[in-house]
Order: sequence, then structure tokens, then C-alpha cells
Amino acid sequence: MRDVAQAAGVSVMTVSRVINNEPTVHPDYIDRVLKAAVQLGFRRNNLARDLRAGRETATIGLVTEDLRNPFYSQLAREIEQVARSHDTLLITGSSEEDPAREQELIVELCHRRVDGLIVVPTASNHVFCRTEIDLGTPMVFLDRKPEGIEADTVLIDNVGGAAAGTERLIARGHRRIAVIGYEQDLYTIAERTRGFRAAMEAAGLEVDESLLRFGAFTTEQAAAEAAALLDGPNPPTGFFCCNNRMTVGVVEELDRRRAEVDIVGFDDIDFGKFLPMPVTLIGYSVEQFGRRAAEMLFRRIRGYRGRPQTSIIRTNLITRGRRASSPAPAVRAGAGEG
Amino acid sequence: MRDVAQAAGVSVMTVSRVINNEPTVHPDYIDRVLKAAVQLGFRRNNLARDLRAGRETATIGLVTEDLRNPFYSQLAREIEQVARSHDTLLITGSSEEDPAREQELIVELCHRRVDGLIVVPTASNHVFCRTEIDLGTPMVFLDRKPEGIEADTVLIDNVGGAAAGTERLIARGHRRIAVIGYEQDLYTIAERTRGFRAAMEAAGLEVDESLLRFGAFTTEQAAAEAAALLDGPNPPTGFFCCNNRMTVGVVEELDRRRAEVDIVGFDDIDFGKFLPMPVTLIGYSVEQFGRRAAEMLFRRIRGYRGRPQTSIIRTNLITRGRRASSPAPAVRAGAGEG
DNA sequence: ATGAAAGCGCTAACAA
DNA sequence: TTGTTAGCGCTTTCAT
Repeated sequence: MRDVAQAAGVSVMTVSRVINNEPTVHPDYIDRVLKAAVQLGFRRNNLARDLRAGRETATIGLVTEDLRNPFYSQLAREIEQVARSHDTLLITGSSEEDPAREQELIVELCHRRVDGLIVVPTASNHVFCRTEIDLGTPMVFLDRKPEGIEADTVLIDNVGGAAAGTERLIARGHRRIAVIGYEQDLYTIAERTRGFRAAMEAAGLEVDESLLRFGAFTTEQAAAEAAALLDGPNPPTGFFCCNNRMTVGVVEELDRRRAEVDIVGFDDIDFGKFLPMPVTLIGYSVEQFGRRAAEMLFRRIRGYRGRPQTSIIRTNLITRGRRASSPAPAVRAGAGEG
Repeated sequence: MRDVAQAAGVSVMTVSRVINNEPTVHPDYIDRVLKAAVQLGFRRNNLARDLRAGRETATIGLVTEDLRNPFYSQLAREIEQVARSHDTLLITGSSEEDPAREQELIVELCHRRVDGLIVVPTASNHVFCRTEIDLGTPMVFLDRKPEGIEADTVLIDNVGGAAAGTERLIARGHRRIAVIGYEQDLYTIAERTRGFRAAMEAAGLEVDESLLRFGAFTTEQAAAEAAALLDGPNPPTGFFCCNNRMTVGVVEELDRRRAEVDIVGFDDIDFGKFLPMPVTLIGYSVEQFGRRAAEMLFRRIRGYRGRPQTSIIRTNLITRGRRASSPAPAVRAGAGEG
């Protein structure tokens, strides 16, 4: 900037004014400065600018497990849109379900002075966030409650949604309902299971604990769990799946067997129309989910000082999939050939 | 930091050394400084630090059309992983296919002094990037060639992949092959169409221009185009779909009609196993795609000064989908119910 | 091993 | 309308 000032024969302050479009500069100077700036390839250093101004960085961070998961990428998109309306950019980081990595990311982002953070917590301890929040980096937690602290949180109505789905299975006459989940301790899974139990109890039905399986993580493992249950002595006639991955796995297994079993699953599935059998899904507006969190965050960034709030996104039941499968055996997807 | 120094009774320099883990500090001081820092809730301002050091911001940017598209989010994830190995964070921005927005984003990111940029260009003019690149922000273009400048680029083998797919259709005896694309002028579409034509010509087949349709953008529109062609006087027996959205649309339409028509489509489809009919897809490693671009970028960031390079990712043919559909009519997916 | 001084690039506040 | 001075928070350099 000094060089530009020198080349244009003015002071740095005039240059500063020109590049910030301040109206109080003589047109001749504007011209000269601009010309010199272009010639020298000058670019304002926003770091210095923000430093001086003690200003916000106009950046927020998003920490999720894995951006590849369409749920998170859609969330990222919604958040980015809200951020854009606040002239703010979004930094994304994937924790890869590693609590250590998650903490590292959060701390790193705070050090970089992001204006705020949206975190989808991996099961872990979040007390260290308290410090960062108190020190001036607002955070909103999404989808799961943070552990050990009270903070702004946006959740899905896990209990209500799971109960509604379970009720539908019960209404269809099912009494023996299996639950397929992963990581029993994960907040969402625990809540959804709670909703399942509540609905069963409300209907006066006993839960057969041997039908609850929380060992699967991948689609394939979910399919294996379903297979084990169906091959058992007293197989279930309905399945409650705790998330979309589980649902897909169970659907695959049932399709393989052409078993007449009802499925309810948490989370909508974007290719749901291609599922080979009708499935009831517990959906919710991901758009609303992301926007709500982003809006809460920006309210904090703009200085709101109220107590931590929890916002719940409601769910709805959706029917997806095609009726009546063909009698021909399904063919597994081929791998790459060349 | 001054406050911490005062509280600990040392100079700011000592504080600086402590928080940077420099080995030349007396243990007693380390203790005192750390204690004071914790007590005062001190956090190093990395902005100031980077400013002084004239250092890189340890951030790169990624500009895509829409993060919700699984293709881009997977790309983002791969790039993030490479970035992480360089202790670098990733800022993502969506251009929403708006060239103006794309330029705005790129300029904004450059102003923020990102160390480098990966751009999936929307059809537009990219000469302004030349300036930014010369000014020190390396850029790598992904998936499509930038317009009007020469720069590092990573592309898919669009022509070769499309030709291979077309050849397969021809080998199966098809002579009348339709092409369903969107935005004929988009680099990828144009190249894929070129590959299609090349394969047809090599087989001595004439291309019926009335079978090439580039008006669709959504899945539904692609289905409509397919329907129009099939209802025409001399319908095609094979379809070449220019991307995954087109493929899904055509599959839906053919499934609705239970037509015996072969489909080849560019891009793999993650739920391919659920497609109701066998489809040949032209796939490629998205992982390799993203990593290659990120690695090219970091090579530039580390100072590589060679001429702009173009790297081509090869494709492979994959068979997805289930054989033999059922005789029952398909049921459209339901909307939300509550 | 520690500290004082200078300065990174910019802008707020005031002076001219 | 323009320029001068000072300082954002940190680190580099050099002296102690």
C-alpha cells in the first residue's frame, strides 16, 4: 500500500480511502491511485485490515462427521446460504467420528477467530467448548446434544418421530418389532429407541429385548443383523431402523428373501422411490434444520446474550418405495470392469 | 498477551515463547505464564501472528456449484483430507451455477488470502483469474476447462468414457441411439457428445440429430425428453445419458413403460444397486479426482512454477441395477403426510 | 535465557 | 479533502 501511495504521489491514507470507496476523495486522486494499484498489482491484505479493526473474520465453521454423507452436505449447503446472507463464508471440517479430531478442529477454528461454530457432536466430552464460548466464539450444536455443557442446540424430535413410526407398525398389527441401530450410546439412537419403547408401552406391548440390535454400523452389517433375527426361533414381523443406513441394509436383506415384513426407518432417503418395497420413513426438513441452527448462531454473533436454547425440529411420516416386487431374484450390483 | 505478560511478571516476548513451545524458556516461567494465560483466558490471535509472519493462511478454497450434489461433497471431502495432511483448512463456496456469484466468490477468497483455490467452473469467463493467479493465489480447475485462460486443470476422460459407453451400445446391436444432455455448451456435455459421435463414426453409423436432446436439466425433464423420443415416429433403442441426473430420469421413464431399451450413462450412481433395470454406467474414481487436484494445488503452493498442466482421470464401465423388473406397475413415491 | 525495539499492512482518530 | 500519528497482537532481530 505504501508503494501504491508513493507511485501515486499521495499518502497511504488516501490509498486506503480509495480502495474502500470512501466518498471523500478527489476524483483525480481516485484515478491516480487506482492506476498505480493496478500497475503494481496491489491487493488489500484483509488480515491486516481485520486485525486493526479487531473485526470479525466474516467466517463461520461447521464441524461434521463426514461431508460425504448427504445429510451433512445438505446441512452444509443450507448453512452456507444463511451465511451468505450475512456476507459470511463457511469453513467445513470433518471429524471422522474421532472425538480427538473433533476437539482439534474446534479449537483450531476458534484460534482462527471464526465468528461462530456449528457442531454436529461426535460422542465425546464438550466441556472445553464452554471456555471457547465464554471467550467469545458462539457455538450451536446440531443433531446431538453436547456432553457436559449447556449450549444452543437444534435437535430433531427423535422421541416423537420414533414413537409415531412405531405406532404405525403397531397399527398394522405388528407385535414383534425389531430395532436395528448402531452405537446404542449415541444421543440420537438412544432417543429414538426411547421413542420406540414409549410407543410399545403405550400400546401395552412388551418389548422383546432380544430383538434390539445395536451392533451394526454399515449397511451390510445391518443386513446381517436382520438376517440373524429372521433366522431366529421367533422372528420379528416388523423392523424399526434407527437411521437411513440401517434402513437400506434391512431393505436389502428383506428384498433378498422376499419376506413379508414391514419396515419403518428414521431419516428420509433421497432415492427412496427406487427402494424395491414400500417403506415408511420418518422424515424432517433438513433445510429447516440447517437454517434454524445458522440463524441461532448469527443471532449470537450479533450479540444476543440470552440463556442457551434448544430448538426441536418436528418429523413427519413418509411412504417411499415401490409396491410388489418381481418374482425374479435380485442381482447384486457389479463392480468396476475396466 | 500484554496482560498475560504483566500478570506473569515477564515480558511479552517470554509469553510468546511459551505459547509457541520454544525450548529456550525457564521452566518456572513456563509455569507462571501458562497459569496467567489460563486465568485470563488468553487466546493467541492467529490473525496477528500470520500478519507479522507474512505467512500463508493455511486455508484453501473450493468453489463448486452446489455442495448438496454428492459428487461435489465427495470431492470436498477428498480435498479436505489432502488439505488436512498439509495442516490446512478448507473453505467451501457454492456458485449456484451463477457465473457472477462464482466470480464474486473467487475474488472474495483471494482477498482473504487463501493459499490456493480449487474451482469447478460454471460456464463463464475466467480471465480475471489470471490476475489472481499471477498475484500469488494458485488455482486448479476441476471437471471443466476454464474459459479464456490456461491453468492447471483436472478433467475426466469425457471423450474416451463416452466413446466406450457408446461402443458397448453399438456392440449390443443398437443403431438408433438417443443422447440426453443438458446445456449443450457446457464443457463436459460437449466433450461427452463428442465421444459419442466419435464412436458412432468409428462404427460407420450415422447420427440421427433428431435423437440428440439437450433441453433437460432436472430428472423429470430428462424423463420427459425420453418419453417424447419413445413416442416419436422412429424411436431409439438405446440411450446415452450425459450425466447421472439424466440417467435417473431416463431410467424412471423406461421403467414406467417397461420398455426394452438399453441405457448407458455417464457418472456412477451411489444407489445404483436399487435401479430397477440393468444400466451401464461410465464411472471414475472421485477420490482420485479430488486428490489429484488437491495435490496439484499444494505443489503450486509449495512453490512449483512449471507450466500449467492438465491431468486426465480415466473412466471405466460398470454395470448396475437389477435384472428383470416385476410385471406390477411402479408406484410413485409419496410426499410427506404429516 | 530474556527483553527492548521495530514493524507486519492496515485504519480510527485527530489535525491541518 | 488530505495527511499524520498511533496502534491492532504478534514475532523477528538484536542486544543483554
